[in-house]
Amino acid sequence: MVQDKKQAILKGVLKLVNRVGFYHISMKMVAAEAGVAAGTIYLYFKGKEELINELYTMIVSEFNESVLDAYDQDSPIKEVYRAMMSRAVLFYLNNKDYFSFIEQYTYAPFLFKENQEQNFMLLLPLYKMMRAGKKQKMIKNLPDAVLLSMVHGPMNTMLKMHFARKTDLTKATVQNKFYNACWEAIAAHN
Amino acid sequence: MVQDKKQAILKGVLKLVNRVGFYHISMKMVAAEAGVAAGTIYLYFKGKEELINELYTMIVSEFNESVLDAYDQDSPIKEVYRAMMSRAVLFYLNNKDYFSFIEQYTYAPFLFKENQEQNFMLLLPLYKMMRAGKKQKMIKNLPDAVLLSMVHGPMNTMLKMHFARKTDLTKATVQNKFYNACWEAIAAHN
DNA sequence: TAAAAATGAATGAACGTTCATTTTTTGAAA
DNA sequence: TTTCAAAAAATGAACGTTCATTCATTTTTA
Repeated sequence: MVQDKKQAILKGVLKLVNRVGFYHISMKMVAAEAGVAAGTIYLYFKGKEELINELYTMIVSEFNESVLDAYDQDSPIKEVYRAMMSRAVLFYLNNKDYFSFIEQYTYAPFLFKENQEQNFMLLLPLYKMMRAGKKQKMIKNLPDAVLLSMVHGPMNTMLKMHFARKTDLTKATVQNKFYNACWEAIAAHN
Repeated sequence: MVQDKKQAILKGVLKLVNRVGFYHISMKMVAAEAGVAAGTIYLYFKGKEELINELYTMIVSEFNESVLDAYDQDSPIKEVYRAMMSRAVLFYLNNKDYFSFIEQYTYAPFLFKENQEQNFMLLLPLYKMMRAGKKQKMIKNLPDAVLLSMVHGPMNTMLKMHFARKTDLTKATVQNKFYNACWEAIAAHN
């Protein structure tokens, strides 16, 4: 019962991210969207900051669940790579509001207080895969940051362009072209 | 004389982007930073929205100047690519405040009114280079959006990590590894 | 001295948060 | 099962603060 209302409030924020944009969200709007009174929010969250931070934590754990369980120690690394990218892209395509929220949260005023370290937690699944690939000599022996940027960066930009309707991410393009192009950037060419 | 004050105000905003973050910038702060009174800003700009938008336009044109003049029709496309990437990365490394501003401007509330189209103007130099490369069969025949994301994305993520001190972008790494890795993502492998 | 530029206190709107009040839930007694 | 009072949950008007913007006044320029 208590959780129902808390979830309704969190979901309310998400809906508003798309409808009015991160920085126009007021507590009154959240209350209206969630079907509660303004004061009720403060029974479940200390304040706006905690509300936003909890939502972020929720999204991060959902994302990691979705992507990390594609990590099968025994599969060839290229397949792990493909599975992870696939899951990550699908996760955001199916949850535009998550993507928008994450993008904007990164630069939110709140962040500059304590959560700055959490900021790259979303990259941990990819990070793990990279290290395995380097050991197997399947992936270039480059600094982690370089490799990470080579798969996270394109995904991010693609999604941004897709959601801004600058391009259409068809399944075929993503699966047959995009993943391969990124792979060629990070793969060791022996 | 008039331009001095206008420039001082614009530069004031930029300084504040780094010091207090985009969303904590108030008109009073800008006035103090620029050494003028609050009301003075309104002699040069219609309001906060116009101020921010003019700053964006200023940065876009500076960026395009810096990067586009690396486009020499006669050079081999791989060299053009390298020169452009090099200029773009250098531009942002030397102007952290420009990078921060652009990143945050993209999702600013202002944007959702009219300037949304300008949003990918920064990518035009890269876009142009891609099309030439495709004609010469040096670059994969992929949709422009895919190619663009493959060079813009990594650069963006690298810079973000660099500025967040998650990695150190040494000149050597960038020049010897990063550019090549991105190139392999977009190059046609005949 | 007239015009132009600059000032900064005043204004009103918007926001996050609080808290006195109302509504709902609970569970023991009848 | 019904009753009812105490506890818990929910409400939303009110508060204090912050902010962008205005404009009567002052300062600078021509």
